[in-house]
Amino acid sequence: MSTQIAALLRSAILTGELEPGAQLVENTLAMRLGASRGPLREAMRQLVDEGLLVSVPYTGTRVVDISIQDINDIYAMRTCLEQFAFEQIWDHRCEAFKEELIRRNATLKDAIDRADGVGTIEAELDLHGLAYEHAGNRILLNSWTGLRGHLQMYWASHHRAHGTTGPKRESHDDYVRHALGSSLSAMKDELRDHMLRGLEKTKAFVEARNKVQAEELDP
Amino acid sequence: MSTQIAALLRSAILTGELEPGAQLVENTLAMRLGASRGPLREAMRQLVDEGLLVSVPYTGTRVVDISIQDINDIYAMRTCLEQFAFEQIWDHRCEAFKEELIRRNATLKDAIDRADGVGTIEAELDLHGLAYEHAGNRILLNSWTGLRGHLQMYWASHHRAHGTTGPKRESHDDYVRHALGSSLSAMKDELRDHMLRGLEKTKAFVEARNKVQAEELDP
DNA sequence: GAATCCATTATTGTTGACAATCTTCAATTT
DNA sequence: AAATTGAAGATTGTCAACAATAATGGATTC
Repeated sequence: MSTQIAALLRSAILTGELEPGAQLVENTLAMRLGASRGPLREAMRQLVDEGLLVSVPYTGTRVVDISIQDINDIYAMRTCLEQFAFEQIWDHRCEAFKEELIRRNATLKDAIDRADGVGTIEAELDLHGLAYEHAGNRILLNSWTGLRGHLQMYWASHHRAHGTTGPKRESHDDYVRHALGSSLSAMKDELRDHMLRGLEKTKAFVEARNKVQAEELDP
Repeated sequence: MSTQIAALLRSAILTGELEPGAQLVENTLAMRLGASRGPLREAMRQLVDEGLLVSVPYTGTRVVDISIQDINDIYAMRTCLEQFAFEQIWDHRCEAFKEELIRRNATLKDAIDRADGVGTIEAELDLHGLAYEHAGNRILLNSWTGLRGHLQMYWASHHRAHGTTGPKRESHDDYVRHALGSSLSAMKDELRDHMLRGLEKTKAFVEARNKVQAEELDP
């Protein structure tokens, strides 16, 4: 049961339904979800460990706020880990991997064409996730899951605020081309550049967002 | 309170007091610790998330068992992350960093000289931890904390089984020398070799351990 | 008028009892 | 003798009431 609640809350946070900074009150939530506080607490504790919620004792639990520092850290880690993932799989890229990579890029383009904001975010993360999945390293995959959660939250918040300004249709063509190519170092360069572009876009949004929030507090 | 319990249990697991595979019963533990089951459950849940315990529903919670697969994964990640950490700090290595690195190596040697098994393990992990701490990346530091926990558990188990066969006194002199040197790529090479040696030793122990356990079950 | 103190309220932390589930072991049947 | 079924025991999952704590707002004092 706590697993189900955790999944529900996680989804609500990641899709932006629960915005960063929103407070979660145990009693209210438990009533609304038709469960008791015990399982709910366990679910919330799990999300705290995942870094999606922050809890201050005897005071309250909130959806984490976005910080520029975290974004820098996350993108630096992403670059490192995804390069590592490709190192691990490079000589074991089978046909199934290549087909799946192309398939996921097609899914991404499809979501963009349908102007499906949430779907686009998931598709982009799924595309990047393939390398991690194929590396067959559980610890690595866990780390990616954590990073993925934060990215999904940031992007969903971005999407909510700015409407449908997602990635371009051809944004990942180079990524896929290099991932299927023969030069690992070229792929690593592409990854570095790709992440740098993503970092700049995400940072610009968050800076704007924080500015707006500051003005709301001090008009 | 759950935080204190978690710390207590974590320490017991990491020092080998609770051996891999040992079962933790909520009622018994809660009685013994003088707390109720609620906080204890929360603490155990946290350790499950840290990967130190495994829980199967309605059946029980045990200290994780050591697997060769995990060791391979962990050492591969360690190499990747510690190289990344040194990349991040390389151009910002201040005097304080250098002094602290030397100090921690001295602490390690001291623990070895005193034949302090648990202390040696902690000192070695602290030495490696310095790079992560100075990188100033929270996500990276969290990842290291997770890896560190597992390593500490494996090594403690090793120490318990084989007595005082820890690392050699000069085992980390090359590490420190390169970390203070001027060539990042030389440091990364040293890291790779260092980890490879550690991996082989840890793997050899675990293989022997699993073999013994198998014989106990099927004599 | 500003600052401080106290009571109120909202929220989380803790507890013990009860329910649901799995495992084990013995009795029974084939 | 082997397999199956059933019940008993052990263990975790869930719940609702109670305790501890921190934030809030108004009254009081300087």
